[in-house]
Amino acid sequence: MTCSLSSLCLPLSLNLEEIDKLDKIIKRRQALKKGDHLFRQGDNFESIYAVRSGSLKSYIMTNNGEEQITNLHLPSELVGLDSIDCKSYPISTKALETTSVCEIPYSNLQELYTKLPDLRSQIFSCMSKELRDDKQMMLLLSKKNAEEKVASLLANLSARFKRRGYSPYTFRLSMSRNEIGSYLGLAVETVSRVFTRFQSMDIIAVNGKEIHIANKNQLLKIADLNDYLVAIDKKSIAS
Amino acid sequence: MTCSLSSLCLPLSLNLEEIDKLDKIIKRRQALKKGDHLFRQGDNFESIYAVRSGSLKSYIMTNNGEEQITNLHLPSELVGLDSIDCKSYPISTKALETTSVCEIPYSNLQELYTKLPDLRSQIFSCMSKELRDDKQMMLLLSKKNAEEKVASLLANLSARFKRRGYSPYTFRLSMSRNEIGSYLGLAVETVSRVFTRFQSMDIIAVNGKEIHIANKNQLLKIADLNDYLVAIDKKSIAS
DNA sequence: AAAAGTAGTTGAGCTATATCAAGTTTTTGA
DNA sequence: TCAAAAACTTGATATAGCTCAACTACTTTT
Repeated sequence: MTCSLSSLCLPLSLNLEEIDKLDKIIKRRQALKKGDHLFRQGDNFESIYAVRSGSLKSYIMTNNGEEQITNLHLPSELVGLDSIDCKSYPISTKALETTSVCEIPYSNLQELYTKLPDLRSQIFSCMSKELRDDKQMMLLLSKKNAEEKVASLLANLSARFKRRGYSPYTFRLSMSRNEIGSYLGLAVETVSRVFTRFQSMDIIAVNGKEIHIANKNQLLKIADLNDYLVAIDKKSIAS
Repeated sequence: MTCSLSSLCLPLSLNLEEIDKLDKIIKRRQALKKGDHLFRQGDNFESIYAVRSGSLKSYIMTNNGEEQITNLHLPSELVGLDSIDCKSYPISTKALETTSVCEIPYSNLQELYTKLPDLRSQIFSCMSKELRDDKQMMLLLSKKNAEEKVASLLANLSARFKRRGYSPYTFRLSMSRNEIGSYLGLAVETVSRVFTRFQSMDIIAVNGKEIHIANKNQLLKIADLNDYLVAIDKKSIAS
């Protein structure tokens, strides 16, 4: 019944008693089906979540009904850190496929911060990392062209899959072309065209949502507009 | 010699003894001149900072030498929250004008978290807010056009000045047109043209870096692509 | 106070990507 | 398993904003 958060999402050095304290507050939620909301903008904020399996997108709706995806959440990642001082969630989060999550009621988590300083540090660390990722996303959105954006996304996904023990070369996109466009600030058609172009350049092989990275170096070269974060990705997916 | 952080940057309900504990770890840094770095990407991370007066920009450099501004820091705001689990700063931060800051050595701050849970919550809250601001920035960068971007920036600055007791209608931009472009993902020329257009529409009056907002409603209307954050701004600068 | 540099503005033309349109493939669900 | 809908692809065209260029107005230096 434990979520094994301690090893997967929050790699902590806790003793058994401490792990037990943490596990006690964690609830297992029923699996979400594709399209189900984990929460909607405006819902009362009570909990943060850790993704166990599947994937989620967080998004804001603009007045004219367009959706801006702000996060793609994969297993072991935390959802809702941007809400912890709000009465209600400022964004919506929905499942991209069948997805299971652990629910961590935030008031309970908060009570543990004093007793478990390592846990507290870990949450600080997750938030700080999300801030860094956001800055990279801003760079991507404002300075990269369509090819660089798509290459960056694929390199980033590859690194994240690798970190969790999956192949960095072959994986399945849980986002539609439309959602990729929304995430990267591109029209669907442009995403589609870049995929076609990358295929004809033998950089990737695409079959619907299945992606195979055929030429990692070339992909990284295209993605590589800035030194810092891509350097991390490079290490992560280096053969 | 105190930074009065307790009232300005971190509105806490601490008793005198607690305030004293916090003040003890805070160092006053010598004022930075325009263009001075507070820290550079790669410098050892030791401290976060609170802006006392003036303003700073945080930025990433791309491989081809372009700079992406990721934050504009005004007085009472914290700098460096995206670095707290890093050995070295992942970005650079430099003064846009003569600027004074308080230095808060992070290891000392961390030691206070257990004794002062309110302080800890306050830092969590600042990070969470920065995450929300980042998501709004992503929306701006990927969905807004040039006019909406500039209007959003002006509305946002207006709200931030108002919150600190300054006029929400007349203020001075500390960023150059070039920096505004870098921040908003626009070319300098486009920023300049939008300023000219807004002037001819009598929405603002511009004199170099001095801005006067002449038609707040119109400005908000143009900025207003999404409900959530602009709603906050609206309240803040509503006459 | 002149000179030299830097920042800002304005215009003209170009280009990357959006938009529109039409077709194809995949998914869904009755 | 077939029909309808949704997702994806490809082509043609439009356009917002970029780039290049020239000019003007500040700032800084000496």
